[in-house]
Amino acid sequence: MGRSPCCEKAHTNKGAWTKEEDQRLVNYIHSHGEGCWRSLPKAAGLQRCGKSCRLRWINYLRPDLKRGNFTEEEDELIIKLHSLLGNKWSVIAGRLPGRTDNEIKNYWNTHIKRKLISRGLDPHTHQPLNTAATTAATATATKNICLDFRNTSVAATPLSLNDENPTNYSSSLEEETKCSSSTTEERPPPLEPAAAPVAATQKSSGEVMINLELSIGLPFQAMVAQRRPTAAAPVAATALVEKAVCLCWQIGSQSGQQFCGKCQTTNGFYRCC
DNA sequence: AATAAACACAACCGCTCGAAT
DNA sequence: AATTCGAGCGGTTGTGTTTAT
Repeated sequence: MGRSPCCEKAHTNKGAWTKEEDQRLVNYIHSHGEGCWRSLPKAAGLQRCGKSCRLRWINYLRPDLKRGNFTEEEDELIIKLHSLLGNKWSVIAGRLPGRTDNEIKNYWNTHIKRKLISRGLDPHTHQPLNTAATTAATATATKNICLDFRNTSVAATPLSLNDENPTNYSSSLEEETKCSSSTTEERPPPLEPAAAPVAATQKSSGEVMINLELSIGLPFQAMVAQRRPTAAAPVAATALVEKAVCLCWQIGSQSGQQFCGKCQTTNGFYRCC
């Protein structure tokens, strides 16, 4: 029993969008907001797949998109974020107002990869090219086990390109993403970026500790939405969390404790300290 | 001027995840 | 608990444009 297709392929257009199709989509979303993408094409009079409509809107028609070339500052931010997050394009895009995941992904593949290679860096590991292979092999051989929930916590702190020092982005991210626990006795060294994804704990006895602590934060876009309601996200829906809520859960040796009891507040939200 | 190669990017595809039933 | 559905994500492909020969 398979899943039904997302749309009737026989009656849908493919390929480049026409101006008329764009206009229909924009008009529909302006008057109805972003809703059910599956039913949108029919309602808007478009012979397109809902997924296609969503992509077109998000990547091209959205009014808050920043068109034009990436700045040097954006380049460096993308590189820094990629070194910490890997190919999490949507998370990276969340840190770059007006840029889409697709745009950043394409830009990465066509420009930044080459830029890093020309700097003698491996675009995947961000390590010097001649040592990348060795480092990867070493990392594979380690006993450490990492259950890395960084994506959930990373989104908690909005970054602004207006910040004066781009390096703050990484230090802020590192601060937000490092696994924290009273059982954690070791941390990876700060910014050897390729090693950053490893955040496990190994006691001196050789015993491997698995940190199952989970820290949850609201995504950056959601926080932006609080300040800037849009047609797509009406005010009622964006008046998200007025009250600070502890989103920190711990599992394991401190079981039975729902809150870590050590939360600190950041930007109105509690986070695991 | 014609053609091939390289590049850039929009769009598609397949998959996963969470919510609803 | 199992199934279905809608949304979103990341990888890949297709196509138009630019550059080199």
